[in-house]
Formats: sequence, C-alpha cells, structure tokens
Amino acid sequence: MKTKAEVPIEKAAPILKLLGDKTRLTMVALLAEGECCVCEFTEIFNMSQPSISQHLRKLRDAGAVLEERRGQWVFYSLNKENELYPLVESLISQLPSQKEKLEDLERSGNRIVWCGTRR
Amino acid sequence: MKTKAEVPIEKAAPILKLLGDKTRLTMVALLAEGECCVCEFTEIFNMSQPSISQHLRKLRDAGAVLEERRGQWVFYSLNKENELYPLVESLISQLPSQKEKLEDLERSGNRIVWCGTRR
DNA sequence: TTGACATATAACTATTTACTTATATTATAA
DNA sequence: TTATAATATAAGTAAATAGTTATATGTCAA
Repeated sequence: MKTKAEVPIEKAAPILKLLGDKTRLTMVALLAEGECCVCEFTEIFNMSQPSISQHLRKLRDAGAVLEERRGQWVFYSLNKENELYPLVESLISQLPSQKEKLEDLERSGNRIVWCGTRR
Repeated sequence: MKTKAEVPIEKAAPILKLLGDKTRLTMVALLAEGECCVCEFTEIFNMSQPSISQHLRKLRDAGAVLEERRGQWVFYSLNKENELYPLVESLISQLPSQKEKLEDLERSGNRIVWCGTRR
C-alpha cells in the first residue's frame, strides 16, 4: 500500500475549507466519476449558472480541478497531478458515490458526452 | 484492514468546513497526541484566550471533541465515539505530527499534566 | 472571604462568503 | 451575419466568520 504523503497544515486547511461547502464537495465527488461540464452541474444543482461557475473557479484556482474547453462546452476534471490530490481522493473515498446523479442526467437527456452532443 | 465508513455529504461538508481553519485543524492534530487544556492552546497559538475558547466550542458543538473539567482546568480530547471520527482521523493521519509543539510547551514549563500542576 | 487563575460568554467589528441579477465573451448553427 | 447556447465576469448584498475587548463564572488557596 502506498504511504500517504504528508500535507503541511498551511496547505491542508485551505483545501478543506474549499471542500467544506456542500456544493463543491458534491462537485468533486461527481468528478470522481469522470469529467463534467458546467451545464451538467447547473442541471444537477438547483442554483444559477454564475454560482456554479464561481464554485468551479475556486476549485480551479486551488489546483483541485482542470478545465478544458471543447467547442461551446468547458469540461472540468479532477487534477490528479495536484500535490493535494491524495488528500482530496482520500476524502472522496469516504463519500457515497454520486453516480446516480449522473444517471439521472442521462435519463433526462442532459448528459453531455464528448462527441459532442447531448444524448 | 477496516473498511472506511461512508459519510453523507451533508455531514461531511460541515466538518470539513470546521477543519478548514488553520487553528482548528492544528488543534485536532495536537489532540491526536493526547488531551490538552485551554491554557496550553492559548500558549501555543498566538491568539487571545476567548478566541481559543470559541474555536474549541465549535469543535465541541460539532461533536469532534470532548471537554472535561478537572479542577480549574478544562481538558479537551478527540471524541473517538463520534460518527465522524474516522473521517477526522484519516485527515489527521495525513498531517505532520504536532508533537514538537507540545515538547516546546514542556520545555517552557507550561505543559499541564493531570496531577494537576504545571511541570 | 478574598484574591488569583482558568475558562466562558457577550458584544462588537472587519472581512469573507455565497448567492443573486445583469452583462460580456466565445463558439456554433441557421 | 445574426441568433442562440454555453460560460465567465462584474457588481451588489445578506449572512457567516474569526478575531477583538470587556465581563461573568467557576475553582482553588491563602
């Protein structure tokens, strides 16, 4: 088993604070299932699109997620290269899977897959 | 190896928020080494005594720590019975040991041990 | 019972936070 | 081109946060 890396408290506290928000914590748990684009989050959370974008920006500024534009969509994914990823991953592993929320999206025809149309 | 318990996001987010503060995160890391009383925290953190008490109250209200009065002192300890303890413990395990801070206290004669005098 | 120490609470304040609405930007499609 | 869809940014606001100082409470010892 891989030994857990030590994270200085000065770095751990800000990422915990960031994930100490229900919306952002759910976001990273969703991203653990695979990449998502903004409109999917907007569909999942009962919240305005700017609010979603602002949460994602915070996650990106902290290095927790990566963004990649593809056509009109911007896809977000967990940044596994980030030095804090092991900490984030260990947290996610203790949360319930959010797969269901994505399956609901699929059923309602609002899941974006990169081919790149709604399906 | 014990399987990690799943923690609903509604419960995980608030405790992460609580620990997303450098002072409180350091407090729980210190408590992982053993119980501490308020005056020890006051000595360790460059911060007023009311501020320390307020942080400890938040940790207590969340069920993360226990308090026990012994004479004029109030000792705090990690609440290992709390349902969120496994999550807290897994976080602490990724932080550097805070033993040194306690050893500094001992050297400066400000460590309280329950016998109950300063040593 | 009085003084000193340890801790908690109250009241206040500056800062941060998480939303909102309005608007700008960017890409695609008609 | 122009309209539309997806996303980002700006500006404003109410609520939460973390600190402060002042004061109250509780314990012990002289």
